Amino acid sequence: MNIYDIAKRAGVSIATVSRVLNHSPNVSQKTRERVEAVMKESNYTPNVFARGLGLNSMKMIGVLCTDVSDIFYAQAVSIIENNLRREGYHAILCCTGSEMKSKKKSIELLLSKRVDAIILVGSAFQEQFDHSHIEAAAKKVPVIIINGLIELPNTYCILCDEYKAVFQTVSSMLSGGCRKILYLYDTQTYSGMKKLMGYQDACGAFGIPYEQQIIQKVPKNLESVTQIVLESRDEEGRFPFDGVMASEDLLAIGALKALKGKKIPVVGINNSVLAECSTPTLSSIDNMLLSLCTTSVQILSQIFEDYTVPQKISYNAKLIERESFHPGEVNSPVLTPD
Amino acid sequence: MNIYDIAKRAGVSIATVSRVLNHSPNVSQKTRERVEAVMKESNYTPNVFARGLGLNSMKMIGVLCTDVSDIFYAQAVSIIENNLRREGYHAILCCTGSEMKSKKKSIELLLSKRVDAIILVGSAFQEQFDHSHIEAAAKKVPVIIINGLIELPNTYCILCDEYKAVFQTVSSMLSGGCRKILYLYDTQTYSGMKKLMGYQDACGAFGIPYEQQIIQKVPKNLESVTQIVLESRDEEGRFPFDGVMASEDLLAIGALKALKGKKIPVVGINNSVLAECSTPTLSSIDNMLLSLCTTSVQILSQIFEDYTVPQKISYNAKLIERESFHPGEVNSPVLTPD
DNA sequence: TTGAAAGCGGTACCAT
DNA sequence: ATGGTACCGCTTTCAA
Repeated sequence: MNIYDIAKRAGVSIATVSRVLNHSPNVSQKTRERVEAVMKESNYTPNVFARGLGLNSMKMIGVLCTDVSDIFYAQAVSIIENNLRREGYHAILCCTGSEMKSKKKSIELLLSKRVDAIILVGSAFQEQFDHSHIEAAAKKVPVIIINGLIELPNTYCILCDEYKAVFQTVSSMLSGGCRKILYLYDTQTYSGMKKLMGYQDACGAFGIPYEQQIIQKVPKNLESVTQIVLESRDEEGRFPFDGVMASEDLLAIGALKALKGKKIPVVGINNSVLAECSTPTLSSIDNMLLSLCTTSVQILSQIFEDYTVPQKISYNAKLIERESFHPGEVNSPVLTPD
Repeated sequence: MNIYDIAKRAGVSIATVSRVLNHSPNVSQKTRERVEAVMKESNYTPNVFARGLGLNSMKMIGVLCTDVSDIFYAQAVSIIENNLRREGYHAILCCTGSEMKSKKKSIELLLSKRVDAIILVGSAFQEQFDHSHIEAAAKKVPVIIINGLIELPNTYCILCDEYKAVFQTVSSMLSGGCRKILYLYDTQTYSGMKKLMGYQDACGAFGIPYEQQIIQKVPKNLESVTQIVLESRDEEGRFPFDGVMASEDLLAIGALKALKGKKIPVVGINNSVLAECSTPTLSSIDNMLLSLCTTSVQILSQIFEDYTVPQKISYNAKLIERESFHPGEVNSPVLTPD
């Protein structure tokens, strides 16, 4: 069943059918109704491939993330997909993993599928040196980067100022009496480095010498984190820190588990469900994923409509207070053994 | 840059270029190399729309779930996407929400995009009565249903026997001494009903009368669950149950929070990260998502290769023991006030 | 308002 | 092994 069949049955030309299909105003009411009736009774669906061939678009957007099973990315993808569909686009999802080769290949495959744009979710797509693949992609379609900063033509970055958020949070921990704050992180992405800098600069601002900045890289795995934190205790079972800032909720919860209810402030980042699930509940920095993702899609539609859009948009994060840390509360500077 | 340009530059016909593109053996080594060289230097990418038009396929699979921000579905989608891509397919993701209308529309849209197959993730796609949309879809492309059972031609169901798992788990709670087990659930999907039946039948098998089966529907929201469970206490602060089975980890954690360390066995379902994050850690029924999803994609490729495949495949679930419940341990039949 | 016809860029069958 | 050519089904321009 194609446009020719419909034309024949309705007694018009294919051009007219096409006009009806595309809601062209240049069709008489009568003709339109007749054609539409035929289409309905024939159960006709236009062939998107043929249409795509003519228009060079199938209204599909490539959405990449390293791993949707990560609840943070899942949340992002969810929001993006919903917004895209509202705008009449479909999302092709690609979970690339963190290997450069795989990321490159996914982008190439997506481009070969002639997607209308590419959205990169997460700063994991910000490589240390080589952005040639992104540059190449941006030559063909607009590239949106969520939480990464790559300044290239036809590339648009939507970010959250996590540096500032961490800086402020660590600062308020320090002004609450903390002196040795453990910083836990897992990956060295762009976003990861920004957060770490926030921690370091806050420590610096409060005159905490570098030797007292306890920076610990850990695997993204609850038990490992707990283990590592437990092992950091001295012979008398004392933890060498009096506060914990973690680059992501899971790590913070690992620390909470090691602390077993001990009153040491702990803060995570992402404000995920995990934060609510832990006991005590975890205070966490909300990095405004909803805003970031919603904006991304907005920017995209504006690009498609040929508006001029900013190449970089930044949001502020905000701390969501839960049981594990209340800014303003003064913490005991004295550590008790376990 | 199209196949004609390449043909011209390489001094061959488009037929030959097409053959090179499709790795046809009927091309001389020399010609092949020449054409490939031209393609490379021209930076040529075949147009998938044209190809799709001819082959009526763009190697894309529609993957539907009600909500990827749900970590369970996110996990599923992640596994499916990875396996699909390995097979040379791309996944178009559609988060439909739970409204029938939206589900139907999503399926229609996907079909209009001429996907090669549809994968429905989760029994939320199993409606009470009307499966006409799925039937219609199955007339065009194979439909795979994960964790739902809809017996229709060209429809393939991959499920996990959650009934049995719940039956066994509740049974072992009962034989451990529990007498009044609270059952928490949120949605009445197919899978949801199966789980509930597992609970009821186990109670029945142990001679627990219906009046002592405490079945509570709750919103899928941590605080609400905790609140509701807390409110179930009598004037003396005693909980009216001595065990908790929940249809999903989040609900179980809500209960754990209400119990505040009280020694009452609690079990969830899904075996998600949440189960590890809670304190105490949550024993949970693993519903073999990895197997289900991997199998789905396998089945799909077999269908594409014209193999005969089973229409229904069922896996056993298994209980993952953590702190909140150890089968075999005898629980105190005496309840203490809070 | 309508129709005819030329693309769009491939695939695949039939000759040679 | 290679070329010619008829599709695939739609959009769009040009004429009428």
